[in-house]
Amino acid sequence: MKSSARSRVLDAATRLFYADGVHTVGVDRIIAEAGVAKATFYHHFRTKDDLVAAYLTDQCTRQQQAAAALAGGPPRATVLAVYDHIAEAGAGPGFRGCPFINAAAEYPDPAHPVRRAVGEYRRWFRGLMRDLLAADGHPDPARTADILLVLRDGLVVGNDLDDAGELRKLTREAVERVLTPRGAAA
Amino acid sequence: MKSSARSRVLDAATRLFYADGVHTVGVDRIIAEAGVAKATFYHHFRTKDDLVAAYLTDQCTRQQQAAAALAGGPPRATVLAVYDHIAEAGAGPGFRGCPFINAAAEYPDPAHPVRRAVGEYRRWFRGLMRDLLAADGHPDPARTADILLVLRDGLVVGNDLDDAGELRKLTREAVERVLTPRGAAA
DNA sequence: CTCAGATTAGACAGATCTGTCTGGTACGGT
DNA sequence: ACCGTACCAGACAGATCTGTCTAATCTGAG
Repeated sequence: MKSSARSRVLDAATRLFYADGVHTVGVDRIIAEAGVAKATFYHHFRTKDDLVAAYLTDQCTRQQQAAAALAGGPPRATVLAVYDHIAEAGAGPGFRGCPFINAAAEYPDPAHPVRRAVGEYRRWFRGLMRDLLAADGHPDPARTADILLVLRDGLVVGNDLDDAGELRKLTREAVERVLTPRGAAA
Repeated sequence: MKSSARSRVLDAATRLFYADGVHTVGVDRIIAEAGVAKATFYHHFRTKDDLVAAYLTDQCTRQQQAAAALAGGPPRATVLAVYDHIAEAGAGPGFRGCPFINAAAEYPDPAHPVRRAVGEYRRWFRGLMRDLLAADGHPDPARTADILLVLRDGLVVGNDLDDAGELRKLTREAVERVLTPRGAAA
């Protein structure tokens, strides 16, 4: 075990930050949940904000791994699988929206490391969609990828704030509408 | 002047909450900005959370007024005008996303008054879209209104986190794609 | 074995937070 | 003239926050 204390802290922080928000969760609560001394916490993370940024970059790599696990089939199927996954996760228990969007709501400064981590995730997702659409021969991959990101954001927000079960039923329809350029035949 | 102190507090709170988030803005800062004594603050608002809820319900009525100002023409034109307005506001200076989504990120409990205020806004917006689509003779108003709400959320989030100027260019296209049911001719 | 680094519990400083309270001033209706 | 209400300035209590520090213990590599 290279550094189990650090990962215990990151695990606890992930759980608490996602469930309750960043500013409402104090360092004391994190170290209590992680079973770690305060000095150990500040040994691994210079400040609390460093931990928040680490939390987000960790979430980013996890999402990337999840997306990689969904790939393998034809590109269009991968796109649909990603949004099926969003709909499923959004209806699951403990869903609290998007960790990046939620964190960004608490960090107004676009230059802050937390916001930079958010931007990194978004660039990755947009690029992934663009590449998949291009591989699928979509006539307008860049534009459509942008709209797909908009759709993703709306879905994760809606799955948190509205009835996720209802949203789940029309996710596929929404994706297909977005994938179809106006004036183009199906 | 019925109660100028109260509105000064609400104005200051609106500005600060929206720009910096709810939990980061303290009561002391609000009353300083509003030029109001602390006792006056607690005379008008029982707790800080009451003020947060008041902030959101106020935002809701303002959005309703803004929407009413956009109406008047044919229903479909009103829908498009609403999204044009979203794109414009999102590209304006000081845009920080959706006050409701941002506040919800800081209030996990769905039963909390703040979250209830958020839900009220969302029900209104969804109903407005549904009615407009129905009046326009859209074949699937309820479903499409749900997707329009998803689109709205994605747009306001994207206008905050990404390049709002770029998003503005494709907002109209996104709306039109969403308005077009799959398998239907334009 | 030895020694450096990781970890522990917890006190501590200094700031900030919400909400209460005191005490006094200004004003408007009756 | 009187009284209730709004408003003011600011102290205060009690909790909580981040980050530092002490001092001791555990552990693993050389």
